[in-house]
Amino acid sequence: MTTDYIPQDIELKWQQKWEADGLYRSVIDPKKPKHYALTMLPYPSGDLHIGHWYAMAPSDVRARYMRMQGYNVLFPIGFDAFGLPAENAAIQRSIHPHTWTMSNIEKMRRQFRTMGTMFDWEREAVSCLPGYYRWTQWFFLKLYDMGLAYRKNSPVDFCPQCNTTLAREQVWGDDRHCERCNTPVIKKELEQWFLRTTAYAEELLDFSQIDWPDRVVTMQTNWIGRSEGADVTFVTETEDPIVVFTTRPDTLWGATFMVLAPEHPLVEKLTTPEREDAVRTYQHQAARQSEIERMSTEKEKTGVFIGAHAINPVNGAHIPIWIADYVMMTYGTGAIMAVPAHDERDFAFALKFGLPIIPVIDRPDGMAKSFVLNGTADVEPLAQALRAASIPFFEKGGSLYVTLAAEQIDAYVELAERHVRPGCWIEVVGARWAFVFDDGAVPFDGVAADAAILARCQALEPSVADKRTVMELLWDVEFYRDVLFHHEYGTMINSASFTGTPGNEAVQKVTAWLEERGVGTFAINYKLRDWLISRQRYWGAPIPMVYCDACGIVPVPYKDLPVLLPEDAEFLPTGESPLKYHAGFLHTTCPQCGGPAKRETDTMDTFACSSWYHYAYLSPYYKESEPAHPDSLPFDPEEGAYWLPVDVYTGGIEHATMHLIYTRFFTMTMRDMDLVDFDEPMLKLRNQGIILGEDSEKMSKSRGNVIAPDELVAGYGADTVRGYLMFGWRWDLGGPWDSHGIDGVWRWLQRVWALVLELGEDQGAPTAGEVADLRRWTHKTIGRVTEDMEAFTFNTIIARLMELTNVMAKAKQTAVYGSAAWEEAIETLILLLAPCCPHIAEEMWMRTGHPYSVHLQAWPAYDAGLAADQVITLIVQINGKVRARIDAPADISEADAREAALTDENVRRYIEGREIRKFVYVPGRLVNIVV
RNA sequence: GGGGAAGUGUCGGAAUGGGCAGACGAGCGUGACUUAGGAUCACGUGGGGACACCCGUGCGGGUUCGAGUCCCGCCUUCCCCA
Repeated sequence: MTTDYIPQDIELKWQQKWEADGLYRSVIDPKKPKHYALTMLPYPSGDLHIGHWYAMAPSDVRARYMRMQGYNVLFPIGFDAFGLPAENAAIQRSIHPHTWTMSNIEKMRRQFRTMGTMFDWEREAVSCLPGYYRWTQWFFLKLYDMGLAYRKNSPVDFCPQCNTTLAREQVWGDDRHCERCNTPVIKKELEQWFLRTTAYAEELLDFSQIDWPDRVVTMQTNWIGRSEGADVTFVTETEDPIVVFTTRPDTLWGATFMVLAPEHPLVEKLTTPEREDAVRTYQHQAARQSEIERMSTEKEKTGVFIGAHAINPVNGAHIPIWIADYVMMTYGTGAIMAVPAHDERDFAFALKFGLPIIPVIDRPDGMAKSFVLNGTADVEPLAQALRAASIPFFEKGGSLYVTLAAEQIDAYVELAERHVRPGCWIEVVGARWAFVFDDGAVPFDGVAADAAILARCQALEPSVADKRTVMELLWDVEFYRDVLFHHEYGTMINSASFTGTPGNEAVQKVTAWLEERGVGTFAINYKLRDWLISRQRYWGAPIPMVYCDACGIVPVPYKDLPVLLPEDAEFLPTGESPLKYHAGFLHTTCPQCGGPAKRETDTMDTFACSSWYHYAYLSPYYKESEPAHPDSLPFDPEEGAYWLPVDVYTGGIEHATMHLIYTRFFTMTMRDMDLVDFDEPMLKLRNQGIILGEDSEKMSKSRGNVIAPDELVAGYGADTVRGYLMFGWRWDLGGPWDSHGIDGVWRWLQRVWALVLELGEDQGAPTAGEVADLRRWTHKTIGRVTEDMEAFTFNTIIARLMELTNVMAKAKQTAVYGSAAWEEAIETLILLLAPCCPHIAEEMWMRTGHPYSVHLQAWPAYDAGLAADQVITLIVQINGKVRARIDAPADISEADAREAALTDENVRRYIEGREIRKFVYVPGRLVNIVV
């Protein structure tokens, strides 16, 4: 008589035994190959949610699998324990962030243990403890010594009501108001600390050493945003140089104005007195917006002229300087040359503000258009001439709409000259820019022509009197709109001696010429910015810097680390950092001169802590009681030499850019500090998706669609929850929770339990065929599950095991039950199940008389010979449609297959009286007869 | 607007070095057992039908003996960036 499967009776028991036995302690063993499996460390919010399980349970399965494959596996866990929520709890509920965080961690440790993961808890690292963050500070000092940490002015979101800086998530709504008091947020310049990530931009673009998802590689590549071009120096009429970065130096002759970011430092100096009010107002308004809003192409363009002019270095043209919010101080140099004919945003801006738009790059498609307004030409004869010349056009309301291919343009201009009526004109636009008047064609080729043509048109036609530029006049003709602007590369036009330079050489030639003349240089620009790590908060690692009136900025000596967070901080309801008002913390002595000095009160971004946590796990709180020095090691070198780098890293795709760039940056700097001898922190990366609520919405307390793992574990046991999280979705995609779906896994484990442990009936000796069938299934399953483990396709692992269970349930009714093949199948099933559902596997392993522990066993060996089919179903297709299925030996020859197919009754019906044109034979699969 | 991913039964999803579409599970249906446990077991379950047949993997083309899978063009959804 067998007991029922009651997970509550076995799970805790085994968890305690495994822990007592130190089954998952990871100890260096030079005889075994190592495998460092890492899952992204959680933030200690205080409650383990199903997303943590979804991230960690399959990762644990994979780590356990690698262990059974003979690897010495390290699978550690810790907590990313600094951050804003703890500080908010302190303000709102008067709990110290440390107390709040540590009690959350304690609760989550208990929850984690119910998952049955193989975490090595002795390597746990908590980033908010001094033994941890002193090394975070140590890294900061090293980076400072290397010139990779520096201070500069940078804007922060600031609430004027609360008089405090705000984190990004504290700014709410489209109107960007303070989450606490609803006051509109403003930008404020503040001296802040940066890490020079851009110094590694080029190396960060190299992914050749790592196996990461294409998605992440693409996102990082776009994030870094490398572009080649030129830095070009414009000089103002007051002789101030303004450097602009452009990817299109070939369009320089079309630069008809210049735009500075509203916060550009030169704006104040250059603005003329009569423009000052307008500029101030505009700057204030721009400061209130987010960058995303500012860069939106949908948004109506805004900007103001500052009254000054710059000189275009290629043609000496004096061009007006504007400020506009679509130019960002943080991209390039904070100033652009505007080429409205070939940049979409510049085009919209110029059109709105009546600035000249001069085409300087030919259209690569050679297309031109001409609209002959009713009355401006002798329409009938012109139409006839066009037909004679095979020029396509259509007529509507007495007007002609002509579309020209490149080679037709010259002929058309001649026709237009001949047919234009006195006092009228006809335009040609696109691949040719010309106005055909009654006395001949005038090319539209520059700012002077723009003014001249416009004046002449206005003299002839009063209705265009309000137009400020030729392009504005042309924009009124809907028919023209698709040819007025383009941003392709093409032959240069209207560009003095460069006119005629082909598009594929233009950028390079112009850049060389600029360099020769000393007005520009080849330049590479990155969208990637240096990492702003200053946070005006308490609950983070203090930046170990001191400000001395005499010595300036002085780093805290290594031996004095850590700079401890004071425990008796006072948390103000304004959210202001308590460090700024903590006299004991703030006032110190200068490490250099011993005089009075002030400490830096900014703390570090938590991404700094999480950039090196996988090194901290090797030897948590390393040498905590010894003073540090510049040549210290932040982790045990013996552990590092054995375990590093991380072999498999798993976590959410949301960290594709920030965290995963920062941690690569850290490792590259650590290599340059001679701390490690490799370039990349994590060799293989795999991402899991997100589990949504049953309503297909993101889980949230306010929606009431949260699935609590604790309740599921209490009801079904951890093994069922783990199994369902593997089985329910493609791991990389995730999807909505299904409260019925989990029952399928639950029932399956019940069936497995009964299959393995309940006695069957002895049916005597099995036939060789029965034995071979069962062994084939056993080995097929080993092969497939192994492949799926390697590929991180956890859903099919469970599906394959269910399939084997179904086969075995039938086999149990036959004479194969009790045979050696049966015992092999049972043993294999338990072993394959062990990484997925560790508790039930251990219990069944024990009850079937095996020695403790199933988790110390080797992964079952796959025998391809046993897995191979002896008999196959040969598919017979006629003209690609399945017409028969014939049982045949797996190694059937083409001749035999042909014979078998052609003698099949159903096949004969189809080929009778028809000629066989082709016979396709795919060995072991199918034949296709073409008739 | 740019980049990426994905569109397969009622649902989650299988099957891509082209070769039996729908594995495995959920749900539903029928039956058995009889019991309260979220039962269990057996069988069925893409659509249509003149039941030895036809149609079916977002839509429209193409390549091929053969396309869910490859190519071209579109549509929709999601994610990231703007």
